[in-house]
Amino acid sequence: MLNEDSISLSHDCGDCPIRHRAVCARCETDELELLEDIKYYRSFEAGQTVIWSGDKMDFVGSVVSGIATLTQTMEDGRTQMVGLLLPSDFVGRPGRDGAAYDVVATTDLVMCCFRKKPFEQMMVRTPHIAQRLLEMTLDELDAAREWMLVLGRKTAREKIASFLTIIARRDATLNLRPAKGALVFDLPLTREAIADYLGLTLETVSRQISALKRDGVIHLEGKRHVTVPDFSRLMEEAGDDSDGGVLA
Amino acid sequence: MLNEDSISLSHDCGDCPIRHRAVCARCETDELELLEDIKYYRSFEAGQTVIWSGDKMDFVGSVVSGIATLTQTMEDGRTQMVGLLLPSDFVGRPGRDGAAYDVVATTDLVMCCFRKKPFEQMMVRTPHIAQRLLEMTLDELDAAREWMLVLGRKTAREKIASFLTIIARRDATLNLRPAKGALVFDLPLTREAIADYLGLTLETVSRQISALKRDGVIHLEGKRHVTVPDFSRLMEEAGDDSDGGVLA
DNA sequence: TAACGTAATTGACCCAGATCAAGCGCGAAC
DNA sequence: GTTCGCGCTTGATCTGGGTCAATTACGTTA
Repeated sequence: MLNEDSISLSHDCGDCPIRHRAVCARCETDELELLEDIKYYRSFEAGQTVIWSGDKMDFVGSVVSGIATLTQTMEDGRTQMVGLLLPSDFVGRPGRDGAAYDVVATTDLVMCCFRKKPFEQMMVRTPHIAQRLLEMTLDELDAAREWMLVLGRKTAREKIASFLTIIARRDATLNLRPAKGALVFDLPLTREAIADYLGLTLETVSRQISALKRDGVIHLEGKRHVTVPDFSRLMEEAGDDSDGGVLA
Repeated sequence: MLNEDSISLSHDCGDCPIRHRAVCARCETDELELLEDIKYYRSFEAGQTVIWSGDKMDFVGSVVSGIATLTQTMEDGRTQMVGLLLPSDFVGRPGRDGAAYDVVATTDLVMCCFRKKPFEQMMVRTPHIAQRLLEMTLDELDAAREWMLVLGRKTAREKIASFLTIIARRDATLNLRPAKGALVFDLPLTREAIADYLGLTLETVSRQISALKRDGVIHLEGKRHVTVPDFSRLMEEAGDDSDGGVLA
């Protein structure tokens, strides 16, 4: 995901650790200035809600640092996480007025935002941005549908393994680590949040993580720090097509 | 969904029962002619596969009549339906080469297709098409995430009720039926396909449908023909926010 | 250093939904 | 008509994961 021209929608800016190539690579100087003009940063503390489902959402943006989640909730409190936002991920629905899900910061969070109206105006003037957004949205759709398979058909153990695979991949690409040798990363979520992601209870999450540890699929240091000695083994546990242990 | 300018991407054409307004409303005559030029129809028989996941997909298009499903399959045969294509629904991934899922016709099916290359070229020249596609894709993403809640957190009975509300809604909008009084429609899928949609077994689907019938939430005539005497009751069973029994 | 609070683990038990298995209904082919 | 076959229903039993509850591990504050 973190490659030459796929990251986000503003240009490359000094104070922002994310390189925004999609626009930068092709657009005119005045567009850059417009972007600069409508851009601003927002910080959130861990646990803070960025926006509630249904609220008016007058910005789009991307995560600079920290982690946020997209969740849906039923009246009786059952919740399902429908997305996980890591640094470089885009949030927002150009052409839509309201937020469709609760967005919550699970760690301290910094976002790079653009006011929606001018952003949309710029979209009209700069067609390749709409195309870039379309591609990003198609990717999200693929990810969501991939997750439907996880939620609908996988066992608890497979769900946990699938989750770990995804986090490992994201971590590797995000930190530009070589995709070989043992993978090491930190779990970005509590057991409860993982449960909400996977449609499980936190007890089951805990038990299955313990089981994977017992069976040598992963090592744990503390509660969060994970080592995966053999990634293809983990993919096997996840029930994924084992065509390649390739991290990409 | 079936409203003034949301259906598909060609213009309104006499031989095609679907009205394609998105382009029609705004674009130039020669665009219409180009569309006419690259447009063609494909027919499939019930059970036929339109395209396999991973295959090269050199067209985009929309369903004219019949029903198709998008499914994902694991090596051991477990399958999860990730989308249901009814008349007027769009299929295709502009800017993507391969199909991401198996697309299967579950009834006799007619699709109105456009060759992908020229379609993409037209997208570049006609920016509002990319924006229209972006909006459609955002809708699909919303639907997929809504479905994640169903798959991850709802009980079997709630899943069946959720499925019925979706079909009822689609049927009502598609056939422009007034959204009041008793709703009547046909189930477009076998019990097994419903099970694949809901992440259940066909036996559980059958049992829960029987239970809803027994409890007077629905009436059944034969295996497929459903009557819903009280739609808000059904929505309640689905665990949906009951803000409005409004069909829209 | 103790005392507290939050996250995580682990155990015992239970139940919703899966699995296995036996019919049933009904249209199509002969 | 009879037979076949497929889609569906219903029953009996099993089990993965939920529920309830007790305990542990670790920061954090005092």
